[in-house]
Amino acid sequence: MGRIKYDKIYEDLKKKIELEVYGYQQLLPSENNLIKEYTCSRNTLRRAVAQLASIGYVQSLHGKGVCVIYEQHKKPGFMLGDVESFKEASIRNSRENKTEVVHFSELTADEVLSRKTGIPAGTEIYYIQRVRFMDRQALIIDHNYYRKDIVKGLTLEIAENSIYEYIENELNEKVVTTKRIITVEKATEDDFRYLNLQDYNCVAVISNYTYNAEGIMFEYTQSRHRPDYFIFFGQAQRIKNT
Amino acid sequence: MGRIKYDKIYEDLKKKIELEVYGYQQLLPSENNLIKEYTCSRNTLRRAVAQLASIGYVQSLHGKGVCVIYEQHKKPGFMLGDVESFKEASIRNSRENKTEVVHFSELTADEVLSRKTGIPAGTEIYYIQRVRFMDRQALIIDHNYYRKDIVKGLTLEIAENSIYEYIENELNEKVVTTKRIITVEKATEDDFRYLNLQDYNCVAVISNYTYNAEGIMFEYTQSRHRPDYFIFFGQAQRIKNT
DNA sequence: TGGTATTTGTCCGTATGTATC
DNA sequence: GGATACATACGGACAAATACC
Repeated sequence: MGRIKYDKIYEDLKKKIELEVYGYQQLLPSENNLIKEYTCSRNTLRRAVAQLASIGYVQSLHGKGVCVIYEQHKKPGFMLGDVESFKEASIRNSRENKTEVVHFSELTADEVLSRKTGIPAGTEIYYIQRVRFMDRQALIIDHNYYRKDIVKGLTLEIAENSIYEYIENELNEKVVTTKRIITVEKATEDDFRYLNLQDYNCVAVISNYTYNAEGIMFEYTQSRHRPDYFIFFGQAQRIKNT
Repeated sequence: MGRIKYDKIYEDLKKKIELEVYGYQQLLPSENNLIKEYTCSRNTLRRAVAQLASIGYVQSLHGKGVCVIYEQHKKPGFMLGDVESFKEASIRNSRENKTEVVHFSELTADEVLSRKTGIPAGTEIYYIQRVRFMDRQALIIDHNYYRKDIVKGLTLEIAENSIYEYIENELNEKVVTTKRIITVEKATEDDFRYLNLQDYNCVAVISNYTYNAEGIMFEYTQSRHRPDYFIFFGQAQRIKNT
């Protein structure tokens, strides 16, 4: 991590903010001072700061300085705002995690599936259903659809571990962009069977469309979450001045 | 809109992608060609392209080009991924909209409220409850908490229209950053009373923390959405290389 | 009220590295 | 190897907002 200069600066500032070296609602040192500290150019520093702003850690105030708006006690428990696998998120939160594959098949996309997933009809795909456990609680059901021509040689063993790891390390495919849609849906029979929904009759649904470094969509995943454990973090800057 | 050079270029490219001048999975013209076309520097162009990538329109492929991954038919019906008011979103989707204020009071934040909203205890605040209609359907209940020392002189009439417009145009406060948390919660009595929930027993909840140009949080809003009309769009790039 | 220094915002030009074809 | 294309990094110039005297 952080082989690149602006990324090192970003990581360093981020850590210092989290450790409250730079506290909430205080200003960072001025650009000129930070440039001296990191011996870098203005652009490089500004890029690092822009990244901090994009994750909601700081906010630039023209003519004044850069203000810290990160609050320690509001730290996300289970954050999904990044492109991050279930395994990665579990590890980051140091929770015990397990994945159980409940369905594994190969099929050809028809018109109906194509409209739902965006994968062209006629494409050969893997269809996998997985239940995700954290601390022995069934929290998520994943429905994964992978293009067979890109994600070659998927097996049940791989699906039980981390498909992301397989894609990135074995196949050397780079996951670059994920588009995401969040909705709330009525719980299905499968949802009731696998998740302990208590008296909830809905689930939180995240639909993911994942693109590789060639710019083609090779995965569609629908993650159905137990509502009481679901939380999603977003962050936005206002740009328009209409 | 678009008084600034990189913003004009961004808007122009965005429009061309939406009009499919540059179609899905095609490459944009190379940086050098676009630089000539817009007579701008490399940095300026790259900044515009970076913005397009951040909204999921394009994806850069090192050594190859910039690939369009925007798909016309998947355009969001009711998108809330930006910092955007209900009124703005309604207009953008050209729907009839109405806001009904069902509660308006002034109070002082106590410990309980402070923990929930992040507003310091002891602060004077406006508390407003509003029901949002679109096409005559009650879709959202908003619980707004505004700091009285910053959002001065709020009235019921303003709340019925758009508080954002008032803040930005009348008070000249700039809304800069919004942090957002999405959860699913059991429906309350109020939810059942105001929204037509049918047999859903949950609502989608968006909690907003809004910061002004001074870097201080002046608004907390909890928006409780009817599940069948709720949709949220996100977008993420993978950065880490661990 | 006004002038000056500080700080961030925009924009440009150039050099070098790295991936693809 | 060579051409093309994107990525990183540096340095400088001017504008705009703010703070201070």
